Amino acid sequence: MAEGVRARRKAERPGEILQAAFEEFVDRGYAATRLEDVAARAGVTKGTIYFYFETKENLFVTMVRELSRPIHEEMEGFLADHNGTTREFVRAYLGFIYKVIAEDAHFREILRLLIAEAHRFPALVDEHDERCGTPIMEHLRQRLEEGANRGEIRSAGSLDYPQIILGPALSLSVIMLLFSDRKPVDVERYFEAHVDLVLNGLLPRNGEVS
Amino acid sequence: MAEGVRARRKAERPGEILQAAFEEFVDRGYAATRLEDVAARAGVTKGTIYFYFETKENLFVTMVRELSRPIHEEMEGFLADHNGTTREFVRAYLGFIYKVIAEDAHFREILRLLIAEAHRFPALVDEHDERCGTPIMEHLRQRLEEGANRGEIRSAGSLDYPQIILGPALSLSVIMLLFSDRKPVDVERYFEAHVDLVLNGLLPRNGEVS
DNA sequence: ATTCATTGACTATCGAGTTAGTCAATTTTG
DNA sequence: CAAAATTGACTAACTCGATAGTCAATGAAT
Repeated sequence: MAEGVRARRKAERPGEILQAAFEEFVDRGYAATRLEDVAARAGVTKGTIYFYFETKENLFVTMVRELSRPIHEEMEGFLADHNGTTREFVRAYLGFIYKVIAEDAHFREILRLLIAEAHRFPALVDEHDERCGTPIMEHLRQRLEEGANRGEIRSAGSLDYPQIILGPALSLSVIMLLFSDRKPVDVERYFEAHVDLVLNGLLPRNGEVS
Repeated sequence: MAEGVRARRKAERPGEILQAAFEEFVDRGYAATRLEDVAARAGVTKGTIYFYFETKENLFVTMVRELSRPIHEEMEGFLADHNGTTREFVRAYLGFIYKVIAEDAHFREILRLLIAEAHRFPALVDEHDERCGTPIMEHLRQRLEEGANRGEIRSAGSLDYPQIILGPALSLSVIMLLFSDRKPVDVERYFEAHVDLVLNGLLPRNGEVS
């Protein structure tokens, strides 16, 4: 029977260890993290980690993969759902992104780890990009292209680089990573300012009174 | 006499060690960097490092401080020099930023180290911000405010958050940090698309033919 | 002769990975 | 059903290579 105490423990342990590993890796970085501390945080001993994971590298890679999965799924879900004018779409999309950035420390911290360890784990960066980055960018690009074809937005050069449109949101992530809570940002205002810039630009619109 | 071989060596050693430290820290991150390797790269032995620097932490902090100084000075110099309409200023300023990002690996790699080690060295992040980040942002903000007062640009919310305007450039830095040369970007086109977005936005301009 | 930048051998510690052993949960047997 | 046998998640104590930091000795420059 798979209903025993053993089966349940075996099913839950890896996740518990992964969560503990996430917290330690985020605090200390890959190299400075001690597997003993991960074990202590998960309420086991170091040997148990090696029962479930081959090596420290393997633990790290698996952790990034598993903990970024829900974020990835949430994003794809949003893109699949949303309709409306391009203008509405851009606003809703950025709003969604800001919700993730501001509320989900996982997203930010995974980003930190990928940036910090990009040299040591290039394959992990690429894998993450192929699974999350590229498809989402491509999806956004397509939506914008359609909007341009319908004449709802200009066919600007930034349509080829969705990163440009999302850039200010990434900026906020980096600020939050650098300063934690030492430099609080009014995310709501920042978000509105971002949407306004992306839609209207800095130059005065015709007939607009500044 | 200050013209002896000793004096020259003593004057140059710290810089040589700092440069070697930069390269090793960038490749391996703070914790994984071995002082023996730094020494070897600088052409000395480990003891010599301890003759000039108290500890590994001290070496790291000094390195970030010293190697970010020229970037900082270059930026301040640019801001002090430049005049012209706000529109021209924005273009020139972004152009300058992109030159730094694209050509100066120091800038990007310092950013990587600050993000990676923000938890371990919060004071270093704050110091760096006070010396480089805040003044430059404030300077940019003022220029834009003046432009808005003169009616050259809209008084948009993003004027209060210059990070929003620079965000896409930071985006490019992060992309370059993550992918090194595995995902080359056409910086010239990216730059033009960025300037266009910031000035014109996505929505069609009155009387414009898409 | 003296100074002092530099060396390199040293210590002390740390931490990844290993392994023999434990004991509760399960399965088998009488 | 109860006792015995087996399993397997988990532990504790280990190895061993590595590395931050120290310091007495060196030898070139003055």
